[in-house]
Amino acid sequence: MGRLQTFDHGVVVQAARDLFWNKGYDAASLADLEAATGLGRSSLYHAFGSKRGLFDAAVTDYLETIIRPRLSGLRSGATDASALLDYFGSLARATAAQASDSVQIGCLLVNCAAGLAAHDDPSRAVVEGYRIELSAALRHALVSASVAAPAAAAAPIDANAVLDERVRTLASLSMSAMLIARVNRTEAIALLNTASNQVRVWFPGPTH
Amino acid sequence: MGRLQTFDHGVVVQAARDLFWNKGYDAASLADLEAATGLGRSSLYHAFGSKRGLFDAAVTDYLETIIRPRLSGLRSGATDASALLDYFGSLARATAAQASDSVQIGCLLVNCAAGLAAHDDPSRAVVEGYRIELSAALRHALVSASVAAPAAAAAPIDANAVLDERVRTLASLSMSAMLIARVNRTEAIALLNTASNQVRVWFPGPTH
DNA sequence: TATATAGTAAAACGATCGTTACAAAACCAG
DNA sequence: CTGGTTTTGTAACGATCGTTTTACTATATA
Repeated sequence: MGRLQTFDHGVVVQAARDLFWNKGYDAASLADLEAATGLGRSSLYHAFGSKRGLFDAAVTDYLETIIRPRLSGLRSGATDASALLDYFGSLARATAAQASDSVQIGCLLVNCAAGLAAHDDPSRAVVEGYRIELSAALRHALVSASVAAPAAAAAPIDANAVLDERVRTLASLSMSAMLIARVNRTEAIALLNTASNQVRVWFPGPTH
Repeated sequence: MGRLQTFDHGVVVQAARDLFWNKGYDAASLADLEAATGLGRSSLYHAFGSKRGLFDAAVTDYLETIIRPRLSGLRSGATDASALLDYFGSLARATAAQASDSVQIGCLLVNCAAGLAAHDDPSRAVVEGYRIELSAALRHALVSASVAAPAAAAAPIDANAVLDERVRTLASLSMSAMLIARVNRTEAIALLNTASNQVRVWFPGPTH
């Protein structure tokens, strides 16, 4: 054995994550990463191998720290529509609470992936994986809500097709809200509120 | 007077536009632009001043050549829901027709702006202007369709709020389809078809 | 304490970036 | 044909990029 690490691996990754989140992959230079993490190039390269390696660690941390906690409520939350309302409500509140100079605006994947996923297959796979995970979580919450409040009127002709449409609509509102969060924050919040309203239309009841 | 330009200004701008569309702003180097346009640095800088000047010209051309023609059908099209169905249908068909190696995948603004709009106010203004224009066009088409097919059942409690929600839903589906077009093209098409289906639900009738 | 191992610091690397300078070539007006 | 203006070709510029190298320091183990 030799000398021990003097820095906290997780803290460094999160500092880098916020920088990528804020500036994007290309615009975040190694000098910026040194300043943000407090580490020198040597330590960064020794610990992560490359700028891309650090970015990958940042993305992994983002998924585990930011995304999955948000989605967990959809998977294991209440069995009525409140899980969906909580999801969009907390997302809207988080977007509203961010200062305009916050480093965490929008979605790290949306901000960076649009640039990287164009010609980088690994990045594309990460973004697609996120989309699938989001859609699956929304779908789960939607079926839970449907079980709690069975079809309002006539039996749906093709319940599965309706479900697909609803999943896409909600996923679309989530993604586009993240996309324009850095351009027009109030509109991003309005999009998330639109999602909540749509849920209330689908599942009227005493929940709200 | 002196020597005349030997190249077609519009052709050069469109070649640059396709390159930016495909690779993004940062990743499109001047060497790439030389190759794509067939011009040397001298000519490019003489005609456009800088890389950014060429990009701005490309964005302007994109709005006038690609975006506005698409939106014009929403503003001056049929007075029923078919204008909306045409819009999403042609967008879906265009997305489906693109080869996976096409240089025109997704939306130039979505692909580039996510990177630039973060810390560049002019870019942010362009993106926000596009969003406003898209929303206005969708709103116009929605009110036209509503006039043609007056409220199906009971009078809407707040017709304006309903309209806002519908505009946001359709704009969201358009934008998110462009966002993930380079990640999963079939899902992008599915999002656009979801928009069409939603329109059909709102405006049932003999149009379809 | 000796030694091997691992973290840190500093500097320089080669490559690429957007931009500019300079001069030759091409053309219109007189 | 000539003067003046504009376009184009070539080359170099300075800056910045991510990466690598080299040397040095610190610490756990034996």
